Amino acid sequence: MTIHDVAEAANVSPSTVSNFLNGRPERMNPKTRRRIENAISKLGYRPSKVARQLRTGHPTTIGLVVPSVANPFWGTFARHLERNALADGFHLLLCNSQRDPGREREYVEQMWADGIRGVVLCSSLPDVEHVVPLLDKGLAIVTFDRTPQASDPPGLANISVDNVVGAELATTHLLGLGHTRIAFVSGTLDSMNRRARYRGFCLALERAGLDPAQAPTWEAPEGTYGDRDIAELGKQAAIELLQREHPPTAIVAVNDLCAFGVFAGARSLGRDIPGQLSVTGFDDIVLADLATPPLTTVRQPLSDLSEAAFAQLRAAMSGDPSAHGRSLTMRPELVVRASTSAPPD
Amino acid sequence: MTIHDVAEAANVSPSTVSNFLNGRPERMNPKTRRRIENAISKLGYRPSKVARQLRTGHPTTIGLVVPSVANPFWGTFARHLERNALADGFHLLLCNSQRDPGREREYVEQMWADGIRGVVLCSSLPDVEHVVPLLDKGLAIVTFDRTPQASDPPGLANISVDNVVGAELATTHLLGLGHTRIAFVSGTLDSMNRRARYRGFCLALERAGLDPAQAPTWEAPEGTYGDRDIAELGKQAAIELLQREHPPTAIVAVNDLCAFGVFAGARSLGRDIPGQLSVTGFDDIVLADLATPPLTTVRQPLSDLSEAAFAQLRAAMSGDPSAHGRSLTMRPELVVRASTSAPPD
DNA sequence: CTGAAAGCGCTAACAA
DNA sequence: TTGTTAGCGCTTTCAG
Repeated sequence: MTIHDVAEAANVSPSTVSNFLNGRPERMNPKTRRRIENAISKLGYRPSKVARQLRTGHPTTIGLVVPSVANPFWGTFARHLERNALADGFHLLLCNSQRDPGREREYVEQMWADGIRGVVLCSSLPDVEHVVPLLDKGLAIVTFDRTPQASDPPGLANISVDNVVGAELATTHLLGLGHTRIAFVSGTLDSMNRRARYRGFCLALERAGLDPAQAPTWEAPEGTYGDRDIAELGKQAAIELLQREHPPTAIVAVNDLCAFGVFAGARSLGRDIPGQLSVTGFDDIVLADLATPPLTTVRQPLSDLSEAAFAQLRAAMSGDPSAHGRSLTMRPELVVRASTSAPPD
Repeated sequence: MTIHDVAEAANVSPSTVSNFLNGRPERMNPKTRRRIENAISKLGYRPSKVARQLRTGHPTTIGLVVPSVANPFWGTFARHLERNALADGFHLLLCNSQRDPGREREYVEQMWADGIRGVVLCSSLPDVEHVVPLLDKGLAIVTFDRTPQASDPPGLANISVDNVVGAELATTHLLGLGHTRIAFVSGTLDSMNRRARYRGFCLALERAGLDPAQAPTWEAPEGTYGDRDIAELGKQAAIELLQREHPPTAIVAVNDLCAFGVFAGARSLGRDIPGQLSVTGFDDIVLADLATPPLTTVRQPLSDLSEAAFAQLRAAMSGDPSAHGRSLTMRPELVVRASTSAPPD
C-alpha cells in the first residue's frame, strides 16, 4: 500500500498525491482532489512515516526517559506528556532509566539513531555530561525535575517545581503545628531534587531558629536506590528513627511513596498517625488522598508541568532561539490533609 | 554522519561498511575490518534506524496500548514490557487509550503507518472488531488481560491471568473466614476481566450455597469509567453499601485501586478495617502491602505475564505459525494480608 | 574480499 | 495544475 497505488487508482502521478497530502489540497483541481480522496479512503492508505521521515528529516516521535513508570508519579507524568505530544501529532517512546546515567546515555543515543530529535529527560542527576555529545549534535533535550546548574551546557532547558520552596512549605507547616523534632527521610541524596528538598527543609528549620544539623535525617546508603525501593526505605527509616531515645514527632518524607513507607513503619511499631507522628509527603500522587490517613503533601502541578515541558521541547526542536536554555520553575502547593497534626502533649 | 562518511574515513565503499555492519564481519579482511571499526568509533557513527527500516522493513519498535499508565498496575506492566523489549533490541511506543475503542483503533493504525509491526493491546474490551483490519494487514497483536472469545478473529493471542479463579480465590477466602454478606464492587462491567472477576465471585458464592443474586453488587453507571476514577468509585460504593440496612461485612473490590477507594469510604464512615469490614483487592500493585491496613489481594505475576506477552508477540511478528492464536492463562495467587478477618460478632 | 547499482516510500524543486 | 526527477541513508544482489 504505497503512494503509487493511490496514484494509480486515482489516475495521477505519485507527486500529485504527495502534493495533496502535504501541499495545499485546496489549490488543486477539485476533480483530481476528489479522485485522490476516494482512492485514499477506498484503499485505506496511510503514508509511511518511516519513508516520510527519511525524506524530510522531520521527526514524528519524542522520547521520554523516566526513572521508572512503575512509580505512579512518573506514570502520571507520562500520561500527561503523551497527551500533549499526541495533540501535536507526536508519539511517545518510553524509556526507564532506573536513574542510571549509563542507561540514560544509551537510551538517548539510541533515540538519536532512531531519528528522534527531542527528548524529555527526567533525570535529576546533577551531572549531565553524558548527554552533551547528543546536545551538540542537535538533539533537543528538556530536563524535568532538575535544578539548572552553573556547569550545565547552555541550551539545556529545565522544567520543574521549586523543590526548595516545596520542602519549606511542608516543614513550615509542621513547625506551625508546634513540632520541633522533625526528621527528614530520603533515599540517597544523589538526585538534585532530593538535595533541593533537603535544603528547603533546613531553611525552614533555620528560619524557626532551629539547627538543621541537630535534626535527625535518614538517608539511604549509596546505590540502594530504585524507585520501587523508596517505600521500603521509608519504612526502615521510620522504624529506626522512632526507636531512638528522642524520636521525632514529625517526618518530612522526600516523596509520597517514601511517606507511605513511613506510614507502614510507624504502624508496625503501633504508632498512630497523626496522633503520635505527623508525616508529610511530596508529589501528591493519585493515592495520596486515599491513604489512611490521607497524606498531607506538596502537590506538583503535573499537568501544567508536562505541558510546559512539551512546549519547551517543541520550541527547542524547531530551533527557536528564544527557547534556548529557558528554564521554568513552578511554585508547588501544600495540600493539608489528615497525616499532620499538633505533636503529642 | 552517514555510512558514506564512515566509508570515506575507512577508505572503503559504503557497501563494505554495510557488510561489516550486517554480514559477518569475521569473514572480512582483518585490515579492512580494523579500518572500519576505527572509523566508526572515531566518528561515533550509528546507522540510522529510519533508513534501515525503510530498506529492510524490519521494525525496531513495538507498541503498547494501555488504558492509562497513571494506574500503577499499567505503569508496572509497561516497565516490565519495556525491559523485555529492550533485551531484544526493541523500543517501546506508549499509548494511553482510556479504554476508548476509537482511540485504540486510531493508535493501532498510526502505529502501522509508523512501521510498527507488533503491539501489545491491553484492551479487555469484549469486542476487537476495530482492530481486525490491521490484523489482516499483518500486524501482530497480542492482547493482554482479555479472555479469548469465540467471535475473536483467529490469530489473536491473549495473555492473562485467570480472572475467574482469582476472584474465586478472594471470595472463598472471605467465605472461609465466616463472611456471608459479601459485596462485589466494580466500575462499569464493560471489560472482560471485570466480568470474569464477577463470575468468579458468583461461582464461589454458589459453591458455598449462597445465592449470588442476593449478594449486593455495586457497579458504576455506564461511561463513568476512567482508571483514575476507579478509586473514587470504590469510595462511593463503600459509603453507599455500608449505609444500607444490612450492610455487607466484606467487600470484594474489582482491583486494588478500587479497594483503596473502599478503604477511604469506610474510613469516612468511621468503620474499622478489618474489624468491621473485610476488603480484598486484585492485582497486588506496589502500594498494596503498604496500605493501612495492608491489603489482602490477588496477585498478578506481572513479570511472567509481560515476558510471555513479549515472547508471544515476537513469535507472531516473525510469522511463527505455532504462535498463531495461542493464548496463555496464568493462575493468580491470593496474598493474604491484614485487610481481611472474621466478621464482627 | 570488495564495490557498483538499484531501490525501500516518500517529498520537493523544477519543468511542463 | 500536474508530472519528472533526484535523492533521504541504508541494504543487498550481483559483478569484479
